[in-house]
Amino acid sequence: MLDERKLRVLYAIIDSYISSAEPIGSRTISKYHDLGVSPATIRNEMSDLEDLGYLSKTHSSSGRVPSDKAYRLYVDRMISNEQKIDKRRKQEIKSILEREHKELDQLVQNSAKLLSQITSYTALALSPQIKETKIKHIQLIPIDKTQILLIIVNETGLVKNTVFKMENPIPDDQLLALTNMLNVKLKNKSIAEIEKGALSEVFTEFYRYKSEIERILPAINKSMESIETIDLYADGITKLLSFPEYKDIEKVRTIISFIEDKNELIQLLADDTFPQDISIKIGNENFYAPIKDCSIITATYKLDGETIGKIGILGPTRMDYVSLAKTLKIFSENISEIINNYNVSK
Amino acid sequence: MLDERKLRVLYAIIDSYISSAEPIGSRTISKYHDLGVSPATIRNEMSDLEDLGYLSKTHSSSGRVPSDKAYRLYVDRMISNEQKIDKRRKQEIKSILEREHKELDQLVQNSAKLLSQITSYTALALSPQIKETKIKHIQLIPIDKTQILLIIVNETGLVKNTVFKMENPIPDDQLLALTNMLNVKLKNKSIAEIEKGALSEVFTEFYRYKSEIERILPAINKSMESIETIDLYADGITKLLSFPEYKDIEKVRTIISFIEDKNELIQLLADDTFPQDISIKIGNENFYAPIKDCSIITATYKLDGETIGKIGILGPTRMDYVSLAKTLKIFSENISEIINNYNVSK
DNA sequence: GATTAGCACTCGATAAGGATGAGTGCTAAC
DNA sequence: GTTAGCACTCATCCTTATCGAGTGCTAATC
Repeated sequence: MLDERKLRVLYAIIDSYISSAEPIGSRTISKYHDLGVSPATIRNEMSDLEDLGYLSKTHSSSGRVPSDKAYRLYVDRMISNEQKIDKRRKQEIKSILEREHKELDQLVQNSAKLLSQITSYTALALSPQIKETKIKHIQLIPIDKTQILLIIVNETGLVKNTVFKMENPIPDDQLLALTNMLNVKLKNKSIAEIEKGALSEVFTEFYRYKSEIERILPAINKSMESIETIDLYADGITKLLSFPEYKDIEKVRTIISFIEDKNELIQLLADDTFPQDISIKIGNENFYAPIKDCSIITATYKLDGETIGKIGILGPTRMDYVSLAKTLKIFSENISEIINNYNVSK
Repeated sequence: MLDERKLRVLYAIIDSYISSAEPIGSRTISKYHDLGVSPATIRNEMSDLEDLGYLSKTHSSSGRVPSDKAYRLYVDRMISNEQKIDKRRKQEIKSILEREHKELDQLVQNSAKLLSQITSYTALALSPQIKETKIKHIQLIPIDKTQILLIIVNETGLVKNTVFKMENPIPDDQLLALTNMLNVKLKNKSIAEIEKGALSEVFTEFYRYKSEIERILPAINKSMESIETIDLYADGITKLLSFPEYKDIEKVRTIISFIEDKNELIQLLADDTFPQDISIKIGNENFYAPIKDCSIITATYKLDGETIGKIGILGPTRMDYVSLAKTLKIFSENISEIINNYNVSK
């Protein structure tokens, strides 16, 4: 169905289109890609490729533009070829990221910023999901008579805190005892485990504090919930305004609104649980209408081999998937390494 | 120089232009604003107003457009008139803000979001500057051998934390003693006070911990610094894309880039230390080139009468200053009240 | 002396026509 | 199967014409 020459023509068109953003004609291909055949032959091939759904025209006598299907084919071929990462480049980026690294959230945000600067695309990042990471330290601190501060430090060095109110005050010494107990029993457990019942199970052992526990438990549970919230960072949104495909202000407004609204995009990124490290969603493969002519490349970052977040790039379907995927891979590896390295110090 | 009728004509033009975004002609004014004179007379007045710098034309036979100077005049008059705030509306907004309020940072972010939704303008907010607020609780928590978590809770209920590393470990009991000492000595002091020397002064009293203190002091100081960082929240950036004055994609790109870069805008908002609660910067009054045809209205929010942050609106100079200033006032008062109310529970 | 009706004039916006050229599909020759 | 040649298509650009909202000026009016 797709013989060697058709493939070469298709790839040539994709290459040219990625850099020019203009529909590609048969003469352009024969001129700049040495296929050894005349434009007329290429025209025939292009016509076939159009029938197969890999190309389309913007009007009856225009050049051809690659379809989502074409990018999909291209990407699948390219990605399967083992990609070599430029180690020096990786190290450069790593040292920049390490320089400003204070805590995990910051690291992820800075990564998105740098990624956008380097690629000139809009960068996205999901905040780390610490639900599955282990708790390193937990503490209850009385702020005033009715308010208690819950602090959870996890193995990544991430610190999360929530304040909750108690109807009736709990004496300081009891709070201290509770803190100690929590530390003993919950250290090295994950929030996910705790939610599955570890918390109440643990607490049943402590009859002495029964009444306090019963009052504090729902508050802690609620705090845990708020800790789980996934956030989205988007950096370099203005980069979208530079692409010729988004010169229509209405179109770009829809896309940026979609990013600003966050929730659906978080869904999209979080749900997409591909086994691969790099996931590429092209045009229509994206569920939500506003980004049906965008592509999103995402990579995961991991802690102890467990995916805890994502970093990605959003732009028009006409993008240099290969080079962007490489860059993204560098970022994802670097983030993971920095987290895990930090983690070693425990 | 500006007699009553000229003023009425000018105001009429500003009113019409704010709602239509089109240059205003003399006939439009005579039709919709009953000035009791013919279009010809209005034309004469308009010509005078143009000579005085309050109006300009987009081309030689176009209608008139108000200048920055005109808006300035208009705003000064309007703002000086005592503005009544719709108490029911204020209460409505307040209850929405209170519903989701957990901590100060969140409150400010949510306010910006709601403000943008209500006004259909881009909302800006400076994160609370807690430098001047009083510390309610301070605590050092050992995370592992080399890392210590510093937690500061201030009177607004805001919790800030930073992790810092120590070359050599400090035993847990000494850390506890230090924490107690810090609490005794620093409670109800502000970070600003501490930076002015309170910290070292306090520590000289404790000879026993001299060596620990000398090691930990710079780390704490550094943490304090990082706590001071002012952040900017921008919400509803896409609203800018809906204004006819920003239909040129290059222009709007410049503006959004400026917002995204944050730093200069933070400068602009933070530096502007007007005594009034509401500050209005019109067009050229803004120092930075990218926003020289934008206006920014800001209001402060306060804790115990001290300004600790700002919330504002950014849009084209053609904006309904009066109504927006009113809305903004509602928000600033609500935020202040919620903070201070929260604070009462201490 | 201020106001206004009348009118010539300006200029952006819109539409229509024509030329240009990049590109195609098809046919017939190689 | 490949390709040269050619008619055809259609977006883009340029020119020209028309339209109308709006102005400034002048002369008549109050």
